[in-house]
Amino acid sequence: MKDTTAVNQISPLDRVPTSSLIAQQLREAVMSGALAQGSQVGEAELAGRFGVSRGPLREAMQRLVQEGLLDSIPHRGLFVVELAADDIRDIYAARTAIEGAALQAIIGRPDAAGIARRLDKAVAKMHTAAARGDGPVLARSDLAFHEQLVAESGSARLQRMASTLLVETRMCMASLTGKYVAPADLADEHTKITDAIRSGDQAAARKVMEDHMDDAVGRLAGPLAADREGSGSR
Amino acid sequence: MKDTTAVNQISPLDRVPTSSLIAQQLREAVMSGALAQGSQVGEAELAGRFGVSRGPLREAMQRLVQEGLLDSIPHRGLFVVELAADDIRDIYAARTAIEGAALQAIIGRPDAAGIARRLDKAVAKMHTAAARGDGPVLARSDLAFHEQLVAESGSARLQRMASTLLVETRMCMASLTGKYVAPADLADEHTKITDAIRSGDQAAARKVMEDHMDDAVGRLAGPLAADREGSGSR
DNA sequence: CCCTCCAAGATTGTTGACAATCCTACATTC
DNA sequence: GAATGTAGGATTGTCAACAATCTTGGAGGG
Repeated sequence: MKDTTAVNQISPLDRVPTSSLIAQQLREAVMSGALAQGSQVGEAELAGRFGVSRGPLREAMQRLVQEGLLDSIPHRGLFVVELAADDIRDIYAARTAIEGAALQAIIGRPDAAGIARRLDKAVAKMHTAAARGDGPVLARSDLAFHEQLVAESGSARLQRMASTLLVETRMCMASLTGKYVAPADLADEHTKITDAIRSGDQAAARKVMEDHMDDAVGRLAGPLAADREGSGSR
Repeated sequence: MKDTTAVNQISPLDRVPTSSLIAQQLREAVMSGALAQGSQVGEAELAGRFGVSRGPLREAMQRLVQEGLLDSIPHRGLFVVELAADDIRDIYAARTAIEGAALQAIIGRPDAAGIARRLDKAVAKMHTAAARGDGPVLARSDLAFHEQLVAESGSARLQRMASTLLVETRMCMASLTGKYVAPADLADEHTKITDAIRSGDQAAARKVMEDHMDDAVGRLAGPLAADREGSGSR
């Protein structure tokens, strides 16, 4: 039950620094494809759009560089990373490691059943989106599920790492708009994961996660390779 | 065989931006304990020591914030993170995920035997350090082994994540100088890992890694909890 | 004695200007 | 005509000054 008395709702108010706000917006721009892969991210223009000077903007960009979302070439500028087929495989290898570990941690918890139930709600959202034939929302709910999965593990570090990997995942999807469509049974695939939590079988759960990721790689790597081949990336 | 003719050694020269250089030095300062956990990292003073203005320094610091090595409190400053016993467990849970995945990737390689041999060399360095009773070098070789292990996996993303986790690992050890001593059989423990690569047994390898990490947590978490209790941080 | 208020000093946040580097396009030379 | 050299414009890298915020110390009042 929540405490609703005003005085006890006081929490260490988190004023977010400007550079964090900018970094978050940049992250979303990269994620959605608003900033195309391989394109240069001009400082002056972006600073103007955000209504700040180049200082805070550069600080924000350095954070994305550290995440591996931007590439820095000295005295030339920052560029959105280009994700090739090898990167897709790498991203999913890393995701398998992170999310597999999160899954195992959850299974080890006494309240694993409750976590599975909360994750089921996320799956339900995927179902409704799939029923409406709403591709974008389906893709977003997909990532939301995985984000919540890692969050439920309670590991701040796994969460931070997963966050970046999910941005890259969405980047790939965005770059394949039109070519990539989420499969109809995507939601059911996720039920296998929540079922694995309920089963409590660590080895089986790991296998489920590996298969889930392998499927996704298969869906993405093929179209991406074909896409990159057709048009030089600029 | 390498090509040693001068003209063919030409490679896209990588001039490193100032902020990267500063970030690397800061990382080492945090890692070695030169910047104590919980201590504030003053901009003006550091900028003076580096001989640069606050601009590039702030950019470098933002990168460490993104890595989770520094904590940002708006309008107050940046502080070196404080690692509690829970963090140790989290760090090693994440390391188990990352390095376990790297281990599995290596086992899947056709040249796994060659990789095992290269890693044996790293273990040999640990042996000589242990024989000399050189604790600091032994600890550094330990981390070098794990860094190389992940590097051999060939995954840029696992490597990036492991890099940060290893810095945090060394931070813990540095904060326990005097209380923490590397055990005599530490080198042999690592031979188990290279043996696991040669065995080719994925499940067994994972188990070896999990045990290895569990041991390390046991060695660190206890002393750290006792240490933090004795003297209030900061 | 304790609490509140206020001012001084110090630190962080932001900005605009200056210096260095790079790319493009045109002129020059062989 | 191809290669080399050279301004011009644009972009990034760096800096020092200004504004905003926080902390610290002491004065004043209850």
